[in-house]
Amino acid sequence: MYQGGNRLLDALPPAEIGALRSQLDVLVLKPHDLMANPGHSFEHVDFPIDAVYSIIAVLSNGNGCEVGSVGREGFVAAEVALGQTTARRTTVCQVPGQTARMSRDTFDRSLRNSAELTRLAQRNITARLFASEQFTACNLIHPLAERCARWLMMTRDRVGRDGFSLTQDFLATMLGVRRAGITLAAKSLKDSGAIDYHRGYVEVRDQAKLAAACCECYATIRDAFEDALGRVLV
Amino acid sequence: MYQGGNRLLDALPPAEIGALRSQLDVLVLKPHDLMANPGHSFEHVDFPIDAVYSIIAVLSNGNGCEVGSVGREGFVAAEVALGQTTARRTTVCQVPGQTARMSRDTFDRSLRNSAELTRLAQRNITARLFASEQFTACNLIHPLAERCARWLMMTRDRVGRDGFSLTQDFLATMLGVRRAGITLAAKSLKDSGAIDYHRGYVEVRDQAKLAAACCECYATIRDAFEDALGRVLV
DNA sequence: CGGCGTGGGTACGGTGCCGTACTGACGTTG
DNA sequence: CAACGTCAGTACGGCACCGTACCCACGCCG
Repeated sequence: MYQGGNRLLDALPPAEIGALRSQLDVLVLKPHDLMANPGHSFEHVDFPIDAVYSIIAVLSNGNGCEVGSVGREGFVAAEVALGQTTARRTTVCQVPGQTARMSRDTFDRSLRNSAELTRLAQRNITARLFASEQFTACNLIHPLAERCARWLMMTRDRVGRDGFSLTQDFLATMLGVRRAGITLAAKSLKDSGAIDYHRGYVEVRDQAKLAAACCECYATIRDAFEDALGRVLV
Repeated sequence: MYQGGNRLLDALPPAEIGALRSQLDVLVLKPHDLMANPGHSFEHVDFPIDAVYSIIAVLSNGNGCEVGSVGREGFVAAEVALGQTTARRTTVCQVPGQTARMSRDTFDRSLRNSAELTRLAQRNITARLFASEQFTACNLIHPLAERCARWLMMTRDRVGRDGFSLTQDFLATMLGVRRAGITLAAKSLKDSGAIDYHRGYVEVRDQAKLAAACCECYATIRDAFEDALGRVLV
């Protein structure tokens, strides 16, 4: 029984979220739990509360990198809202935590019954598209250190806490670079006092300093997702 | 008056395309004609016939790169179908040619009247999202020469011809690299007989050879767009 | 307490692409 | 046909990041 915590759901009018509450199961995700796998149907839709999912593009040589992430500002398996029933990307739990889950059937029905849910879902998808486009440019143009800071800030926003579990090795995979590269970037952020970390746990110590170390893409993408959550009074 | 040529429109049932035909103006685009500009409303929606549009992410330092392209397999200003009325990206004509244009109002009305148009539009958007995600990984992992070949093949498919106008300088901007890098990659493709070019005009000479020089992303993305055009019989 | 697995620091040669910049070839225009 | 603008070829130093590899520190477990 869902009690709040996902910002997209919480942006719904009270009457509509009331109707959905009983249809949502809250469960706890462990790191690397698999949500979707290319070629398999989406079985359900997840609205993270303080968990974060990564959407990963895996290339044929096994290499891959993160192409999107979803936390409490959105929902996983968003393609369902556009009528796509089969997953194309690997989606795994990146930061453990709670998520609210709904079956795909229930979600389809809810979309038909709630214009506002449909609107929020569609706007979230435009933000996801925008973010993915931004990453395309960012990966080409911005140095690793800035992308690394951006990733940490984005994840902090999504979990809604300053500390979370994360190994350098995992972050290297997400950013599609060597772990050694992350070690350097992370060390310089640690030395500056922006963050601290120890054996698989990171903590944001100085948010302003970390934000200053990010490339512009952090703010650009954050604004797009915030915009997608805004209520429009037509 | 639209007479065919855009694959998305032509996938509509005859009755529905018949109703739209008179609402579509066919016009000719010149290179670098601007379709959309960040912060401005979308005024109309374009269904390219043999023109190709580039969607470009421009960063604050003025640098930028292509994050998507649209030809006869889809439509420009796709975000309109998700209720977004303001453009976030620069969209310019990349390869000159014909396009079928509809006002945004007409498009909104058509979406409400045609379930099949809605479905095709939504599926096109999922393909665009998928492609953008693929570029994110591709830019990180694949060498320039393969990305260059991929871009040429994708553009060939979109214009539907083997020859089209293109300068190395423009391609360098699109891929977010130096022109000198393109010169090398293009020369090696020319030497192998895959392509030929001369003063701003490229011609694909051996399609199989060019496809073999592409990274896997070419086929992956092509399949996603083909899939989006497929009729589903429910 | 000793062993092992995991996480993090460091080193080093290699390379793909950058920034810049000069040159020549072609085509169009007056 | 001379001049200029556009397009392509080439060069070179620089650097960010790669691939690989080895080492150490911590913490869990028997």
